[in-house]
Amino acid sequence: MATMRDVAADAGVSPKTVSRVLNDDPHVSPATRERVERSMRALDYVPNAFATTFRSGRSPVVGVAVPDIVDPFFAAIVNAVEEAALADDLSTLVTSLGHDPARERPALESVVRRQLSGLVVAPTTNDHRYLAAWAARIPIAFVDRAPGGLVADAFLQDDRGGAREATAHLIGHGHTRIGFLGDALSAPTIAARLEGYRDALAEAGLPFDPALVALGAATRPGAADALAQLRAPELGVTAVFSSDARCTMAAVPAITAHPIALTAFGDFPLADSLTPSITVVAQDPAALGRLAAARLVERAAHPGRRLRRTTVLPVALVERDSCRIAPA
Amino acid sequence: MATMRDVAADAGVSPKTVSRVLNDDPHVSPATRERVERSMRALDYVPNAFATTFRSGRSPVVGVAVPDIVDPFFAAIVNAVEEAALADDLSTLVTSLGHDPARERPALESVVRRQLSGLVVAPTTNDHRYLAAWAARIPIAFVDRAPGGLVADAFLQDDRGGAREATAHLIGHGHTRIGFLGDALSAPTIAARLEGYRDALAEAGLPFDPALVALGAATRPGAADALAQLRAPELGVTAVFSSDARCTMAAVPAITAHPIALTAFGDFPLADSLTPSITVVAQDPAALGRLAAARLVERAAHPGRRLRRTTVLPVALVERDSCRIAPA
DNA sequence: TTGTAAGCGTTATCAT
DNA sequence: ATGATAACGCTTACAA
Repeated sequence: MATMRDVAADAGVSPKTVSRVLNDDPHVSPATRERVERSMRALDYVPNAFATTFRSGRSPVVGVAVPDIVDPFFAAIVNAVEEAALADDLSTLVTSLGHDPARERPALESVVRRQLSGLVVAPTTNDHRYLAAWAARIPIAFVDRAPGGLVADAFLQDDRGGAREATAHLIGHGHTRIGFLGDALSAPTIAARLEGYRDALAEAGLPFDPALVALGAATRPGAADALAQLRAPELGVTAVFSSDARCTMAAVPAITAHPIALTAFGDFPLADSLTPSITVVAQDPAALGRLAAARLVERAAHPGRRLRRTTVLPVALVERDSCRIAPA
Repeated sequence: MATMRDVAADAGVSPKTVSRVLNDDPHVSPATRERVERSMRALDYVPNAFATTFRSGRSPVVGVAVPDIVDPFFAAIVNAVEEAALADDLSTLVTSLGHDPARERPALESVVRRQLSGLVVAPTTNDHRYLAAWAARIPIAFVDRAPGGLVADAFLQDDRGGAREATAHLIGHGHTRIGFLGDALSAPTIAARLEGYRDALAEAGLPFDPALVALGAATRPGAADALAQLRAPELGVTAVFSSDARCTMAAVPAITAHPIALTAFGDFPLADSLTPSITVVAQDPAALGRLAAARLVERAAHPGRRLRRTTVLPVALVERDSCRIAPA
């Protein structure tokens, strides 16, 4: 592998001149430039990205960490980040955090150790103080969930408002006993959506009944159990608000087998083609990723600039059939 | 940011000793080790990954390039590669190639330039001679599709056999006029599946009718058009074999609206919950990714070793409802 | 067991 | 316009 020295020797110039040619420094005579370029071609010279990176102390790579890349919501975020990064000649280092909060810290620390140009993270924990030291050195943008104990850019969706709207929509269809389906309230997004659900009930003058909150629905068996629990006749539940696309997808077999009025937070592929098709509050994961990546680039370019740290994207109710199932 | 020198100074030893402690070199007295470790902690020392990487000339990163990370099939591959890489302390650099073959070469070259430890690629083109120079330096493993014009490890599925089986299954249900739904035959996987489809017809003594091959079905409108074309009464088509999960998903609205007997290559989320549920030939993308990543590691460890270059994984027919729709 | 010196390939600084 | 030199942080070879 030819190095800059080899090229310099071949062209009869100093390495620095080769470097200048490489970096389009105007202070090179056309003749010299020509000669150097010829040597580069002759020797099949490719600059060693490591050396450059090493010298500059930062690699042209943005990290993106999400709980689960197979989840279409997070895949869309990753995809958007990658596309945006590409436009700035940055590669994308992807890390799956898994759904176990304990894995987040080691995973992120090992990523951030690579001194990348920035990091987009959809976190699984609520405490990010351990990132403070890193956040001082590289831009970190949170998506989907806000950082905990750390001031950083965050791009979120209107969890509470969306949940309120989805729940109110069911109330508008005449339901008064509405179940809440979710995974775990430890996730701030889910907690916020529970608040929105309660908001809608309160606005309609309906009582909040903790017995109607069914959790652990992130897997098919879990969702089936949770739904079965909500269907207990003595609860009188006639409709369900699913707080999370992962839970909704897990609940699909149970829903299609025994339909019940449903609205759900988060759209997902084929939600419109199920029987019944699922009414959802649609988020925009691509926008989340795009904005976060753009912010990293902006922070890198203008370190001092003051920018609104938190951006909340609106969500949109997409009305399909599942909300129209009449109270039994 | 503290460097090795700082730690050395603080501990009153030479940088080399710090290096030894870091690398678990046994030739360090416990007392010295102890002192160095204390200094490392005190100074919050984190080794500079660049310097290490630079010195060793290879970064602990595997690249993985797929057409589209939002496609659950490729997401599963990426996920499997990442998991396998993690086990070997490797990070994962993800690149989406897009479905435009022209983008493959520049995208892969820019990835491979980063001198990573290996590359897993699900290619979009059929000619990979441009990778020959790189393949000589780092292990490259192809998944889903074989390399063209290049000898490299490949992990594939039984496209032809799977398509044969899916088509034969429809024939077994009494269909004799079976449409072939696909995107483009330029993809070797799809071409192989067309062969399998023809194999099944031939085995059953049925003629192959090119009019029953409907392409361009990778998008919803495209799939709807292709299906409409196949439904033309004069063709007498009573069943369809969809050659690709992306096309099948795109065709879902048209299928659920007007059911027709169907088997499809490639499982996808919720295929079992649609009405009708879709009978598929299931691939194992996670196995593809896992095997490919393992192969990279193995190649790195044993450069000379002779290994079977091509591995073809079996596929499995998952019988659901869509194949049972009777000929009209 | 520990240290010294040199160098990985590039670029910044300061000369010329 | 071009070059000499040093430096980035670490590791390898060789000493001590």
